Amino acid sequence: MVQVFPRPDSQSPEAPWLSGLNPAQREAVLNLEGPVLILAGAGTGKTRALTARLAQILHTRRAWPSEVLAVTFTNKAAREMRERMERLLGAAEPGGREGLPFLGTFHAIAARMLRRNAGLVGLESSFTILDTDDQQRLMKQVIIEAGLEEKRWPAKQLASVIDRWKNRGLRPDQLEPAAAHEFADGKGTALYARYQERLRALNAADFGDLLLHMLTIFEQHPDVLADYQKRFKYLLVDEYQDTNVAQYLWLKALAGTRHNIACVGDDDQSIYSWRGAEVANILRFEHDFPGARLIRLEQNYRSQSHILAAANGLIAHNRTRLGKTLRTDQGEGEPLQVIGIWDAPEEARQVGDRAERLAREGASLNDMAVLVRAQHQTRVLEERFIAIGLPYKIIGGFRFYERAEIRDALAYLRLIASPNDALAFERIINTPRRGLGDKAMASLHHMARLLDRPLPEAARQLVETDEISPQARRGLKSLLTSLSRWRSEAATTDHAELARIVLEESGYVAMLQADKSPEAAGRLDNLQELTRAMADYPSLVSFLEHVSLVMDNDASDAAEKLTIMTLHAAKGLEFDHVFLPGWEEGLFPSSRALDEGGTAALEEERRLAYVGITRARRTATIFHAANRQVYGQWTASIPSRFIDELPDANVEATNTMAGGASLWRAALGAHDPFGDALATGRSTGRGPGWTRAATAPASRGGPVIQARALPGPSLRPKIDIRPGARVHHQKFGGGTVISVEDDKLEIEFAAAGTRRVVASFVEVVDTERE
DNA sequence: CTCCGCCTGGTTTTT
DNA sequence: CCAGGCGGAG
Repeated sequence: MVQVFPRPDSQSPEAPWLSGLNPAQREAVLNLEGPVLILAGAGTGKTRALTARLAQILHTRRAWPSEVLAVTFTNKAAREMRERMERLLGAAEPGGREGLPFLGTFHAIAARMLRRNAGLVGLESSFTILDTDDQQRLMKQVIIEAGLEEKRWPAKQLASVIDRWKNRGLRPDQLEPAAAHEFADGKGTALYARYQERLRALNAADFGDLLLHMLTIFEQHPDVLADYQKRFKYLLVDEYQDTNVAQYLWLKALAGTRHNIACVGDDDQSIYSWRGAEVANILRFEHDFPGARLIRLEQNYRSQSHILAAANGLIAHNRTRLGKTLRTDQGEGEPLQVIGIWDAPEEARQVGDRAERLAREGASLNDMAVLVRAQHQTRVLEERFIAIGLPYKIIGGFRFYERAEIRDALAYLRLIASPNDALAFERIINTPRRGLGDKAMASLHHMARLLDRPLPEAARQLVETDEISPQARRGLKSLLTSLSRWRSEAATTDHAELARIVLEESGYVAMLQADKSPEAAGRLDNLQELTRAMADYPSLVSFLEHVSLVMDNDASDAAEKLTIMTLHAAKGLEFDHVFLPGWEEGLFPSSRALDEGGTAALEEERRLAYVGITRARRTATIFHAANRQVYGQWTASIPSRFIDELPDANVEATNTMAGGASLWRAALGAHDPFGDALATGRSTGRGPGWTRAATAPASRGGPVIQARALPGPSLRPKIDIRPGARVHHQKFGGGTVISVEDDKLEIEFAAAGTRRVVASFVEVVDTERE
């Protein structure tokens, strides 16, 4: 049955997916039988190797696409791999493709499997997948039900404890007795068990359950497992260093005895141990899959050699690593810049200046990124970029479907699709306000318990009684009639249109329109975006199925923008120019991480630094401020130890502080990272006049407006805004223009007061928004 | 029931 | 410093 393809024909050109692969990549692609662990350093073409491996499997007719299981960690990675596979398969099989492999995230694939086998763990196949918010609300109920004080034992904490257990593949009955003490003086296990009971009663599963239930099923129903093992002849796993124990066990079960499993990962880029990832899975691999072939991809195609050498030198300080050294042939490039500055506003100014300079020299803002350790660092940067009119986008923070208004809208839709979704019902029962407070809710819960029926059904009963106040009764009644009306309309109405109707008729839109806060307009926009996104799905049910698992907010925007994001979010991405602010002890490495995790945590922070540097193709610029505000307090800070750990030969340090330099040096003592570098490093050509001016904390006294002109229409769109115009700003909300000076506007914002902003950041509002 | 002011606590984030 | 949660007043 196994036919070797292409035929041994010396005349035929090499298969397209093999050409250009280096020997290590080739090895990763051609060794198809048996377990393979591919240690792929940053920028070494691992996705390429993985997709080529798939092409090789298919082309040698070892398996049909549907017999290959390809697993990734994030939706982004899944999307990327799907695109590349489509391209590759399209090229490889010009006559037509036999479908794509089973490709998706661990959770998406597990969810699909669980829907098919839900009955085996006491769920219906229509079970709802809870998001973290639903999860915590349910846990809060469980905590209160157990007679515990929610304040002393917060649901959030229980959520993280249970999550940790689930990540390790542990059901309540599998926990060690001592584990119970991880929460509420020994009640942990019981609360976990109770939470699972409640989930089952609600016909719901949380993210952890998707995998855990499958493990249970594999364990208790060998026939089900055998079916999957038979079906999936080859397994491909990406970002293997991020897998947790549950995911590992799931993979191991699926790999069966055939052991045709290929995992790609990089222990040096393992930065998610705090949410259950176990680098030990890499070590365990060789143990559990005897004879596993280990392949190292060390040829880097991304960064120039100064950058790579600096990263190599830094990561060499980690003791627990498998060890590999990346090589590059991309030329020497520029040494890393290490810039010492006075404070965070100055840091933001420098980043802005440098980005503008690069843009003037012809670089695209899309090829630049500012990578921060913590989300709060973005604020100062953002303020500065607004002030100088530098287009930017912030990635991360709240994801689209995590926003309150989106979850509210989804709750309405969920209730239409499944009338007894108790958590959805609870979420929107009084949003917008319908006069249903604690008292009405208490009666409702009481009724539900009495009838032993789901909350929405209890509500339908309760509304016929006088148990609740007339006001509450009226509110509840109108909600229930609306819901049943929408449900009957659902049969005949397009689901996106239905969503619009629901948001309108529920009063939700009116509620936001009445809201004067600066965010309200954005919320309305988000709802619009939601209804727009619904059109991409064939039905309401399929939309709801996808939304909890695969919806992210990759706001695709054609305009050129500088990216601001956390180091975590940057993994897997690359940019020509990378700015790395905030390399100071306490912030990076984070003192909080160090307090909790000791050496292991320090090494993870160092890996994070490694990830940061290796994102850069051409330049990496590190900043460290002498002073930083921590919770509103000005605190002196010293440069990060990671700066010391960078090899001197690949670093050029600059201290921009003139007046305060000697003081600064004295304060640093032995820690001074510039000592040598300042003497040997090239001068940046900036005079003391510049440094002095730059040292003033300008952003305090009001925005600094740079008089310098910027090039290119991409940065400076033409404007036609006059005083009196009504405008909307993404951050400050609605306002009226007071004065115009070039492209700088002074605007009186309804919510944010008077601010000076750049015209390209506002939209003229022609229709009244309120 | 809702709104407002006080107090507390505060990495990283995917599914 | 700033956001979100809680308790008291209307």
